[in-house]
Amino acid sequence: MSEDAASETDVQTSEKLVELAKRRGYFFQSSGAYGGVGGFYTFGPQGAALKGNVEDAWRDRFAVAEGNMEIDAPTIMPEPVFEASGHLDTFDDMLVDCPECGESHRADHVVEDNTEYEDAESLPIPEVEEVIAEYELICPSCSAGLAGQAVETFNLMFATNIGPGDSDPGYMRPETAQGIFVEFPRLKEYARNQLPFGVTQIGRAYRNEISPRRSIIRTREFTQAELEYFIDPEEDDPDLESVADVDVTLYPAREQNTEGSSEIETTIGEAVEAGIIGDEWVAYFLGIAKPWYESVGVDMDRFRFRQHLSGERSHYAADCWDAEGKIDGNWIELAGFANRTDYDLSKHDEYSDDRFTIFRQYDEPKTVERATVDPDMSYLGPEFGGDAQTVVDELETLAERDRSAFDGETVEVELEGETHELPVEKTGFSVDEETIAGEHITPHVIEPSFGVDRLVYTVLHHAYREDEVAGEERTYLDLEPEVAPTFVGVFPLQSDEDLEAVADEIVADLRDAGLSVTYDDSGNIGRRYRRQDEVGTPFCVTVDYETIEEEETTVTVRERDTTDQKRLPVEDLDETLAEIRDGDLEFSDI
RNA sequence: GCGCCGGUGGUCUAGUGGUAGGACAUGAGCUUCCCAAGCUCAUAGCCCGGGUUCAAUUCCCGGCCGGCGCACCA
Repeated sequence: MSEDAASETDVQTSEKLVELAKRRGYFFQSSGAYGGVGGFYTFGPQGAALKGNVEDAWRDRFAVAEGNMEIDAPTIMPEPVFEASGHLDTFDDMLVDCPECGESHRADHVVEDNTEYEDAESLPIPEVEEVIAEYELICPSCSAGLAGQAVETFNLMFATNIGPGDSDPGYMRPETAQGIFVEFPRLKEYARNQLPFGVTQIGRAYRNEISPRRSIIRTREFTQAELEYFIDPEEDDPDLESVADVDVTLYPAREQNTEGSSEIETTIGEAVEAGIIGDEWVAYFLGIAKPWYESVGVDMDRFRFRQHLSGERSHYAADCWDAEGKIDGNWIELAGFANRTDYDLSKHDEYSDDRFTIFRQYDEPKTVERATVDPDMSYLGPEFGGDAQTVVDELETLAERDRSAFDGETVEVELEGETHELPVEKTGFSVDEETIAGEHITPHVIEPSFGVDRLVYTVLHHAYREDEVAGEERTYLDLEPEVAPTFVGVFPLQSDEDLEAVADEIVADLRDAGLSVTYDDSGNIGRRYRRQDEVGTPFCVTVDYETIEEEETTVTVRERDTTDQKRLPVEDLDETLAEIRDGDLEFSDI
């Protein structure tokens, strides 16, 4: 797929952002004192606050506002869970290195592409090595022979042992989703066995990436916010009307495969109508995700939904769309919206001891006639000896298949090629009416899965601004008040006990009002404004001599983006600021 | 995992076979000071290991970490 070339300014933005993130405490590489580890990042004070606010915003929208329930499952689960989920097999790559050019190739792909083997992935390693030698397979890059090269497996899951010894292997979950699926039998009870219902989880997931890249965007430990929405595929429909008018930028598979085609601007309603989004449930969640992304500060000019190409779909997904954000001219995945159908629940149903189904009651109980047998064993036993049970099985099958066989005085039963006749009265044959209230079905799962770290990065990147104030260059983060780590900075204009005393009081008042406040009395006032600009604090309050000299106690409130200032009474400062934060009041309207 | 490039205070960076200089930031103080002001002082650095050498931050090898490309991203 062709991508826009990364523009120079964007690259610079990215570099500056990473530098700012380190310097100001948004995020930085972990364990730096020990040389650092690849793919692990620590969110500093600002970053942790921002991330927490983003998670809260997600929780409000996808758990609370949708009436879904949130859980918090362990990050380590035993091996059988991942046998069932398929991660043990499909997360396992076979790699073979070329002795000449050093290229690393998927051994299973090399085998499948050049032999009649179709599912090389399922072959044991020694056998794959044998096949490579036997067919004298060559390196796809430089054509050097690969025979004799070791095939190594690499599973992207972090392995560990549960308890002492290594008899009980476990893995760090590679997606939070499994923690939800595994607990389905209990979760459905909490949902009172009623579909549809949704379960969310915000938590860490782990993938031992071969090559972590691009700072926080591809790490080995990351945070996901996932919703597993369980539906009855035949009965449940989403409230599409509520999102029909949401404008979206879509990049369907067809456009991706067509030279010269690009994204299309449409609405959720029209896209469903036109069959562009095939799954209405996926469409619904795209419809609520878009405005949510906008609300936390993703630039909608650098945002789109892209449909997965058939080849890149997961082993479970029927149709899949990604939310993507543009960074440095490249699109990165922010979320995946997949209809996982009944894949996960069926697998866990099959592999575990529990039932991963829901009882669907019919509108009207169905009455069916059922032919059954209840053979007289005191007759069959002596008559057939050790074959008696086989005869019973045959009778049961026959009753279901062809009840007319029991119409006469006797019934014929096939036993090891021989036909036996026995009296119908000894079979206990009867046709009864049975009432069936419903059936057990395996729900389908719609999964919106959000990457939190990548979103935080995107929000920061899209918020990065440079401008000029009074002839001086300025860097600031145009963060939404809802997610900004700090909402207001409070300063005494200069070092002065009287000013500091008033400022201290204001800090206490604002914190009482539930606002996130920082206090700073160090250095020139302009420098303090710039410090707050750089971490994206929307407002600053300054206590000056007018505050303590005039009759009415007032302070200046300064807005980050415009640097405009207004003089406001201290008395209702907390209420005014809270209104602004909650979006009920505009600074410019005060 | 492979290839190329790189790693110097908190951040950015100069430089060197004889252990380092700047800028910004940070802290203390002075200047009645609303947009990175000035002055004084202070804190703080050559990624790790091995080799060559009298001497290595510098040269060589290996590792770790980062950026980019390939592969990978269920």
